[in-house]
Amino acid sequence: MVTMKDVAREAGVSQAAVSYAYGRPDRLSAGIRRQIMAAADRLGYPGPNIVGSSLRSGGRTGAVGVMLMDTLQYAFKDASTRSLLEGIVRHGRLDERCLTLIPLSSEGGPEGSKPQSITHPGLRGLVDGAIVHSLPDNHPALMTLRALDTPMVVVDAPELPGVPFVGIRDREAAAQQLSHVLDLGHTRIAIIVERLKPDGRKGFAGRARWVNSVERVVRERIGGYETACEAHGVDFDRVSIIEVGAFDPDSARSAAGRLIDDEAPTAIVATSDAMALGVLAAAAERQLSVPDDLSVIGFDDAPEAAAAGLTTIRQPMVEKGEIAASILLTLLAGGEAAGETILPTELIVRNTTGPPPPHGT
Amino acid sequence: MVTMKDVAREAGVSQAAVSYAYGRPDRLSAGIRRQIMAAADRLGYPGPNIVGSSLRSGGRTGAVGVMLMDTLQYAFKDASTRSLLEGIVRHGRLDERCLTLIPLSSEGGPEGSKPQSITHPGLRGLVDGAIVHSLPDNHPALMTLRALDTPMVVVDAPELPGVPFVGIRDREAAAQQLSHVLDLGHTRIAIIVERLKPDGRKGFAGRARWVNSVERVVRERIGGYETACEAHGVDFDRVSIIEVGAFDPDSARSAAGRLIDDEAPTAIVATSDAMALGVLAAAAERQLSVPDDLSVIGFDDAPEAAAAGLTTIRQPMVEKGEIAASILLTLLAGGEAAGETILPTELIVRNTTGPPPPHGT
DNA sequence: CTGAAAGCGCTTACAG
DNA sequence: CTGAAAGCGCTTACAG
Repeated sequence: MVTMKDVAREAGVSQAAVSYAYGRPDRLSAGIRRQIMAAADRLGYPGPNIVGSSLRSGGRTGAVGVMLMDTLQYAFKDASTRSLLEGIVRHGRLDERCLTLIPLSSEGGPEGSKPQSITHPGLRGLVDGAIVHSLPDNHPALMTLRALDTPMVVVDAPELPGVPFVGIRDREAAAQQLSHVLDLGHTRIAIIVERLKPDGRKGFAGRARWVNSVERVVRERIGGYETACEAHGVDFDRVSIIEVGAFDPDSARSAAGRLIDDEAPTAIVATSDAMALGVLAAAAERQLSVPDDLSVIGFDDAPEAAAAGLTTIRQPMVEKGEIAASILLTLLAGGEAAGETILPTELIVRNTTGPPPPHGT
Repeated sequence: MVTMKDVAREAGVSQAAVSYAYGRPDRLSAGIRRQIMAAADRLGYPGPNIVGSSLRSGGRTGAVGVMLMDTLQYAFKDASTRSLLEGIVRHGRLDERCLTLIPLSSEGGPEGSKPQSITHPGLRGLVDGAIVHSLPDNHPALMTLRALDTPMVVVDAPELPGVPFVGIRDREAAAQQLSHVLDLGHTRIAIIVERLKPDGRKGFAGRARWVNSVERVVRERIGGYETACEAHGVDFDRVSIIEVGAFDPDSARSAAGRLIDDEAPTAIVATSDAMALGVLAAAAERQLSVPDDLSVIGFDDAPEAAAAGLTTIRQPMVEKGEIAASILLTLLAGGEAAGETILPTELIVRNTTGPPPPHGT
């Protein structure tokens, strides 16, 4: 590998002079500087090695991290995560940096790592700052980022004192979502949710499970559902919650099938469009007509939702990413950042919700 | 920031012992090791700082780079790039690492960087290896990666001696694409291409421009078109090539409009599905019926192609990514890698191609 | 089985 | 305006 020492020898100057040529050009005469740059070009020297310079000068690597739950494969499948990334990269200044995707297991180490105390390389000084997306409360990575003094901004979850937050009013948006079907007259309602805890469990879930969920978003959302039911005089204990244990429509389809077969709800409320799409598939398998036999409402307004004519709650994921990136870069530039940015949501009524069937099926 | 020295003090051992606890556990008694790990836990120490360890031990950072042309924003918009990334992350072992996206301008530096000789941070020792996607021949980043001895694998372009390559037979696939419309009887054919050179030019392009293109894929593809025309006795000089200068369907729409208005071709051959979708939009604007008035064929078989009923050439982008990731990880593990992996392509006939109109419009 | 010391590539006070 | 030297956090021969 070609280093500053090589360039210095080639240019006939000291190694420090080469460093100045890149970092403090004013300290060198223009002639010397040109001579050094010419030597660097001849040798194919790409500029100061980031690892060396970062170590010396307190850790700026030029990389910005995005901390994602689960595997990268999942992240790229998930519409919300994709939109978030799309928004993050809209911030053009990121093109001068590296965007480092860091998939975090629930323990914070690399998937399948042996020693408990070793964490993901992404948590060991490789990034200058981090955008954290939907991590469980108290995820070990959060403590690590704190211990490393890594500037960060959180999108959606968790809420951390002193850390800029970008999100929506999950509780109110969920209440609005459920109210839509309540207003249409539904009373036999079920909820389908991706997961309440990252422990692989699936199937019907009781109150204790969501109340104690470590995932802020789902806890708030279901809290909102409860509020909406109470406001409409519907007993929330009679509203089933089924947990899919995964994030893709296919898994949702089988869970939704079970829900339909067991409980024959007239409306199913999903915590994402992916889940709602699974419900639609399950309904189609059973020759149920939507919305005549079954109403379905999603959440996100992902690109697929419009094509499917899905009624949903729109949340601005792309904007979340864009704002998070902008806050993080402000932080990295030494600026002050807004403590909390709450974006608006909106009910989008399309073709999958309507009044319940006359006799309740 | 908490360092090894802090952990050593906390555990009452030397700093070297802490290093051994992580890197050479066999050199320590189990008791001492446990004592050190406990101290690390108490302090929130995430394991050896990557920057320090990388500097000392010859540069392994745990990050894998993906070198992308243009901005990240564009990369996330482009269906091929998205599929490539999707494939890359299928290789689950990447979840133990960081996936670092590195957007390269045509000069190799950060967008808008001043000093000519300073290159993107991603090219200065931050990644252990790189997947290079569709870079122009002789892009400076390639020389840099060589100078840094960074293991790499190239997807699509350029072809580099001694560097593993993953791609398709672009020339043959393009010939098959054009032959499809020739076989249908078209003779008034035009070609719409994203860009021949990254110099911002757009509009009709002459032979010299594509023959000398520094982009391997487009050079091969158009070479294939020429071969197909010759084989069918069609004079390739009478086939117009229009350059969009961008990669999105919207830009393609206006270029295609110009093409249709000026030349009234009966078939338009596009080098990507995104371009073909733009052609479809331009045809719709002009009330042209596809394929009755105009045949359109794309390339890629991107997810949008099926929905649009687009006839196209399928190329396995996801597999390219998966294979490239697997080759790179093999290289990083010190293994041998295949020199060249050529994946199959396939003509997918849908609803946008048919015989030319009886009187040639 | 453990510790002291050198050095990876760099930046930056400090001295000339 | 330029150079010699210290030290960032770590690993690894080497000595005890």
